[in-house]
Order: sequence, then structure tokens, then C-alpha cells
Amino acid sequence: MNSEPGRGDAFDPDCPTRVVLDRIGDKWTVLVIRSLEDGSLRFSELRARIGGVAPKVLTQTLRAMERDGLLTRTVHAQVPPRVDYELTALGASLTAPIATLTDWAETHLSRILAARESYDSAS
Amino acid sequence: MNSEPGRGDAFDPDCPTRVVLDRIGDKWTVLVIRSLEDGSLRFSELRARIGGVAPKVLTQTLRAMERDGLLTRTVHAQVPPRVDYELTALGASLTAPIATLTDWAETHLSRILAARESYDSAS
DNA sequence: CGGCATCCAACTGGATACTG
DNA sequence: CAGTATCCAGTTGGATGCCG
Repeated sequence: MNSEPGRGDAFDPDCPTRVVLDRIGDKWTVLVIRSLEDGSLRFSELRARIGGVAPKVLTQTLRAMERDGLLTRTVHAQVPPRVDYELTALGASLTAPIATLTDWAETHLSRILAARESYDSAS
Repeated sequence: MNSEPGRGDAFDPDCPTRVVLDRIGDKWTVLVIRSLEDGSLRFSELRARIGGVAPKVLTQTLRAMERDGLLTRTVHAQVPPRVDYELTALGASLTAPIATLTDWAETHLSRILAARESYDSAS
């Protein structure tokens, strides 16, 4: 994959880690996944559930995830229009690693915050 | 933490998930952690190991990680100067969740890439 | 309702040059 | 050697308004 196999190849845009990290690091992707864990939602429901996200940005996030095969977008031909978003098996399988990360975060947050405080006060 | 406990609270900057995600999603943090897994390195070694990172950016990354208690920065009073960076126990404990993510990435990359191709050709 | 188009402000990452 | 200072380009996230 790179001149240093097995090592830091994440500046290669096609590196698996980079691809996933770019998506995970996105501000809204993780929120969308967690919101869809219990089943499909329509656009406005997602928007309300997540809160504070502009429609354009939510659309961007959703399209990127759809492109990566993490969720499906179903347009119902009716008036008013209705569009449902649902995790694919691939998208659902991402909940596991995310949960690992979340658990770590919750467990160690106090330590991080404490480190920050002591670092800031030492400056 | 939020009006919807247990749910999407990641737009709160102090949310544990958000704090960790911001760091993980950073372009270089994961590379630094992986580079330091086998022991401490000095600034120039890190730079060479990672490749393609500007000094300023590497410094920023390192400082942010030091602030969060993920690594220690040790200045040796000698000429020429020498500064060693080493993971703390906290930083080292992050390698586990990262490995989970990396494993997922490597396992599912082909599927993601395939999804992208079919999505792009359908447009 | 579910967007797309437009415009925009802020932040991020980076190239380059210089210093204790 | 290990940064700092400066400047800069690209991207991200967002506000607003219009449309099928």
C-alpha cells in the first residue's frame, strides 16, 4: 500500500484507515449512525433528532454515507415527499467499533479533562 | 449531558464522544500514536517516520496530544537540543479502540470502495 | 417535505523562511 | 535540532432563499 508496509500509510487517501477515519471524524456521521441504530428515519426526523444541523450539511453527510454503502436512501413517490434513511448491514456493523470508541471516551474523559486543566494552568 | 440523555449529544463540545472524535478524526494524531507504539521518538524521528507533515502541523498535533495527557514531552538540556515524545498510559490505552477501527477498516474497505464505484457510475 | 443553489465565515493544513 | 513566525489555499460547516 505504501513504501513502509504495515506502518503509517494514512496519508495515502486510499488507505483503509484514512477512508474510515475521514468518515468517523466527520462532525455528523457518528450522530447519524447512532440515530439510525433503532431503525429507519426520514429526513426531518433525523434533523430533529440530531439538532443544530443545517439541511445542506445533513444532506452532504447522508450522501457521503450513501455513497460509501453505509445507508440506503428510499424516496417514496407521494405528496408531500417522504424520504427514508436506513442503515445497511455495512453501516450497522460500524456501530461496534464506534461503541468501542465511545466506551473508551466515557471511561477516560475525566482524565483527559484533568490533563487539560493542569496543562492550561501551567502555561 | 443533554436534553436527550444517552442519545446524540455529540454537538456538545464537552461530550466525551465529541472530545475523542475530534482527536481521532485529526489527520495526524492516529499516525503519531501508531508511530509511538514501540517506544519514544524524538521530533525529527517522528517527522521522518510519518512523512509529509510540516513541522508546524506536527507541533500542533503533538501539543494537542500533550494537553490531553496522551503523551509526554521531555526536553533534554543539551546542544543540539533533543526532545523526546512518549505515549502515556492513557495514550497507550487508546491503541486498543484504534486497532478495532483499523481492523474494521481493513475488513470492509473493499465493500466501501465497491459501493462508491457503483454509486458514482449510477450518476 | 426534502432538498438544491448561492454565498460566506471560520478553521485546518501546509509551504516557506527564520531563530534559540 | 526543534521548533516559531508568517502567510496562504483549500475545505468545512453554515445561513438564507428558492423549487419540485
